[in-house]
Amino acid sequence: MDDGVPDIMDMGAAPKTEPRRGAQAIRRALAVLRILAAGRETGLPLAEVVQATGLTRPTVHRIVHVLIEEGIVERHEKTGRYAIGSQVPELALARPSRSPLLAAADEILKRTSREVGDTLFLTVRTGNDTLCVDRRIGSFPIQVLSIEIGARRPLGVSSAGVAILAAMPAQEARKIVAANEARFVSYRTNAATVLAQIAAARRRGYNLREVGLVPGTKSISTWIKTPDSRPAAAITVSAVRMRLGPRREPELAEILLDAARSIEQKIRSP
Amino acid sequence: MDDGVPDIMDMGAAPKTEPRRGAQAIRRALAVLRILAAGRETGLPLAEVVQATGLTRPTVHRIVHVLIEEGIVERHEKTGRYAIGSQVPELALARPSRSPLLAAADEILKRTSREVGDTLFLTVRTGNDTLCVDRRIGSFPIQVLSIEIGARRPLGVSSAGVAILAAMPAQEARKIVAANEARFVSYRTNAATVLAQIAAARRRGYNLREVGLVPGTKSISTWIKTPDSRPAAAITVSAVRMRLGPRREPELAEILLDAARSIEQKIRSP
DNA sequence: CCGTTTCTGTCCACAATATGGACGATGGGG
DNA sequence: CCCCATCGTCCATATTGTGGACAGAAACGG
Repeated sequence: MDDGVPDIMDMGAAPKTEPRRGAQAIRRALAVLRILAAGRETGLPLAEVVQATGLTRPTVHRIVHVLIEEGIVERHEKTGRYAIGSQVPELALARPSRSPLLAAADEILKRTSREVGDTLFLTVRTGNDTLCVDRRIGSFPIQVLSIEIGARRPLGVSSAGVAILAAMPAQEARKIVAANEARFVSYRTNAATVLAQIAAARRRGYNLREVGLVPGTKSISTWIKTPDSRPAAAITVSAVRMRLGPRREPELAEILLDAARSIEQKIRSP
Repeated sequence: MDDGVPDIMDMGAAPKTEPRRGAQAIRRALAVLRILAAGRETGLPLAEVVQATGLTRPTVHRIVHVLIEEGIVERHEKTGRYAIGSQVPELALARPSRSPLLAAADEILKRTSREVGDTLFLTVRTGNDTLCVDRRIGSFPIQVLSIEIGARRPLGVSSAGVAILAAMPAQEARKIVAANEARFVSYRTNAATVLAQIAAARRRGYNLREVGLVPGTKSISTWIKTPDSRPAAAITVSAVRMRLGPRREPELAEILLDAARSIEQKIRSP
């Protein structure tokens, strides 16, 4: 009845069986929560949630305030911004601490980090978002620390997001990009640009971003697939431009591709 | 407009302003989630969720399956039990890692643990539940490890839960006990018993449990209050019966009371 | 100081949505 | 094979959520 995905690694809502309908209110509440999660500790103003979810303001308002009463969302006294509440980590305690992916990646990331000397990021897909779940700082004295663990952005915005999209069937990727279109505006990009980047990454075998969030930086991302060959994560290296010249770029890409393959391996045989 | 609680420490839904109504579906979904959280990794069968929430089976079924589609709940392939899904910890990453309470308690727990030699638990209140958030193993060779971090039970069931209830206004405690009544049956207790224990703890100044979850063990719990003097947590020591004889019991209680006071202090002045 | 803009919060008539009683399916045990 | 326990589904009903329109509050700026 249900889909029978092996599901060794976890990922967002399985996009296989979607047809069940109803429960609109609950779905909307979750959509709001996921948007709020992108706001981290500082949170987001109501209007931004409205814009990102595409819901009407009264609806978002009602949802957010119910969630506050339930302790799932908090409102910052001063700023009036809404953010994920303290009860969410409490619910999360019900699960074992480290996911299989994180466990598998730990050793390999450490090794790779020593090898490259620049900052590495491990980013997973969760629903239509990317989520940074691990970061390793390298030995080179200039490090790009733009992203923190927990950072959450729409798939397609970050280098890792493009890589993950490039690794999935074109049609599925297009669907996700379309779904995220409303949220792209806050990140000063749009669907067409993202689709072009995806195509380029697919051709190249990895994603190369010439201009990172911080000007003067570049990054490379490779994707990691689950045993059923669905992309679930990406490894990214970020460095100042001078560290990613035409000679070093393909070298680094090769190292990241190796690391990705090793992690894929390790997930198959625990 | 909103309640103006200082809220240095976090706790469950603030029981001050409850009147807002509506959003039944969302509230019910959250109730289901909280029950599922008590099931930890192994999860719970549907029937148990029905029993604990007091909702009808079709309703719980629908809610649970929507949450599965959304990745918030998982269903274990073999057992068919429902459990908190992988997306919950992902949402939790949006928050800073350690709560003020945990930070304040860390040092003091370490010291106290060395002093007593038996297992210590730090348990918070979250809504109508208790949640074990820290555990320190002592040096004595026999340790009671009945409870793990993340364990979640209705307020009133555990020693810590009784302590927390004893520290709040009698009327509020009664209300919570009543709300949890349906869930007590699974833990082989009932409202009358719990209320008696609360009264005894209130008289004594701390809670003493003669028979713990594991036969042959005893435990003592003291409560921790927030600056606005609402109970938010409890410290518990659990030990085999011989370690908690009539001489040592009051000594230990005094040590725990000290520790609780120290933590309260530290929260006030960070 | 007082328009003006941009937020957030509230109301309420309407209908889409969630609800739960009843029935059906599944599967393990005796 | 039948029984009992558990899970899943249907569908008529009215309860619940919805969003357009309005109102208040705070930031802006001339």
